[in-house]
Amino acid sequence: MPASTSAPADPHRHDAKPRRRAGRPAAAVLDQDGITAAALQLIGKSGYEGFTMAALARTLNVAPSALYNHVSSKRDVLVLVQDHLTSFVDVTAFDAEPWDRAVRSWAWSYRDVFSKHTPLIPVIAVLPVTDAPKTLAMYEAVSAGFRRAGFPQERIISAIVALESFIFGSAYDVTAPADIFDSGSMAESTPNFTAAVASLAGQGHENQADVAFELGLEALVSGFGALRG
Amino acid sequence: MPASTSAPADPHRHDAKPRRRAGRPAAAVLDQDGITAAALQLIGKSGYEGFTMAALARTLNVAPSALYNHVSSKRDVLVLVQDHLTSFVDVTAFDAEPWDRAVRSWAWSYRDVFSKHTPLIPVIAVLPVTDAPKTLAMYEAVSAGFRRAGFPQERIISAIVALESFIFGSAYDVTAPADIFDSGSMAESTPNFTAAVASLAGQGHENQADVAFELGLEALVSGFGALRG
DNA sequence: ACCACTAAATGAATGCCGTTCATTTAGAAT
DNA sequence: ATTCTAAATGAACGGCATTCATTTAGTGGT
Repeated sequence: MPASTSAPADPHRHDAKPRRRAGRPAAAVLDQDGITAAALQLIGKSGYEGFTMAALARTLNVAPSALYNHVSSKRDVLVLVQDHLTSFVDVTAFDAEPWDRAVRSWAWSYRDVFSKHTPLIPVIAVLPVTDAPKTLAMYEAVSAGFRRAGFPQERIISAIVALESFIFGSAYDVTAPADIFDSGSMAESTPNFTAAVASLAGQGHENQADVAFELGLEALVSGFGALRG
Repeated sequence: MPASTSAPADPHRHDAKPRRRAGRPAAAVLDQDGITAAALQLIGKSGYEGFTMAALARTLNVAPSALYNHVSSKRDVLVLVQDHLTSFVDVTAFDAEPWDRAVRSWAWSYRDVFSKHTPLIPVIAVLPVTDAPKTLAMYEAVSAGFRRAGFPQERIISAIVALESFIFGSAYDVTAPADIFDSGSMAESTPNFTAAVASLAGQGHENQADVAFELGLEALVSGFGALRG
């Protein structure tokens, strides 16, 4: 059976390294952690266009088919990368700061991590948490922060999902070209839009995506803050 | 030169059909509108996995290479489909209802259209409006609605972008499996998250994605409503 | 020391994909 | 009739993820 993405089922294990089973050869060149690290490095160097199973195998000095002893598909590799990246999302503020500041800190950090990895968003958005333990750990930290802030239990998940949706959508914005709203030759037929774009540009903000993110985030924080008991 | 996605540059043209130029044969089997319609139908029948240039050509009784006389890439076809779909987004409420109701109506409609077409989201999110005239028309209608509602010019685009980001992210949620938050064997180590999930499930809502969307949308509407002068 | 077992690596092959290109076809203009 | 040209063809290309029969090399049992 090929390796699966999900974490080991046994929750009582204490070792970081899995205990060697009988009959198992020791000199494995490859494992999921190594594949994940190599994949992340390759993506950093070549982007997602250059990220192929063949290229990944090459960086590991291995035949492409060898990867399939540890991973069941390319999508599986993306899941591993996604989960690893999620551990870079900063949730520490939920232990140290008031709820609204913690949410802001978490949301900015979350958006910044995945704005460099937007091809993963379609993967994350529909991925069962069981397949991504570090992602699950993030949810736990955030849920705990919401509960301590006095949120009603039944609203916590919905609020997190709504924030996450906003974060994912905003991650795409970061990658959009600066002139995405230039209406060009059609400006005459879209006076309201064109004027609004010009007016925003006149403000001279470096990063329009950041302005929109801040605006939306403040609305969500203040709207959700009112739910606390 | 292959056909480009952008609309004809001449703004003085009045005919719907382009005027026939000298030396141009008349019996074209294919054009961008026909390709768009066939693509939409094929996607509806086979999904985005089954949507290939070869399959598209087959439904049009044409060789795959013939498509490239009218379209420069598969991505180009996706752009045409995206723009066509955007004309199904309902913006009429901006002419008939108060701002907050209009935003709700537009946002739900926008999310519903693209929740069935999430593979287009990465395309839309970074697409210059010049390449998508119907999308530009939507922005014009929405911008006009915001202006009439008393929004300060410099905030209109940022507010729309924030709403759109939330809408795109939420479109993914609709497609997520129902048990995406089932923590399974890891429930013990994530008590806060697991309790929150159970509490939401206990509410017995049919569609968790709708609940989260409603919650986030209300927060954005009330947050942005406060900006009006 | 030998054997039996097995996880892991190999390399060739498969099928699908988007795209290119030289060539052909058939209306339109002169 | 001749010329021009957009559009269609069909064969090809390179790249891709993935499969599979086979080989390799540690390990535990005897």
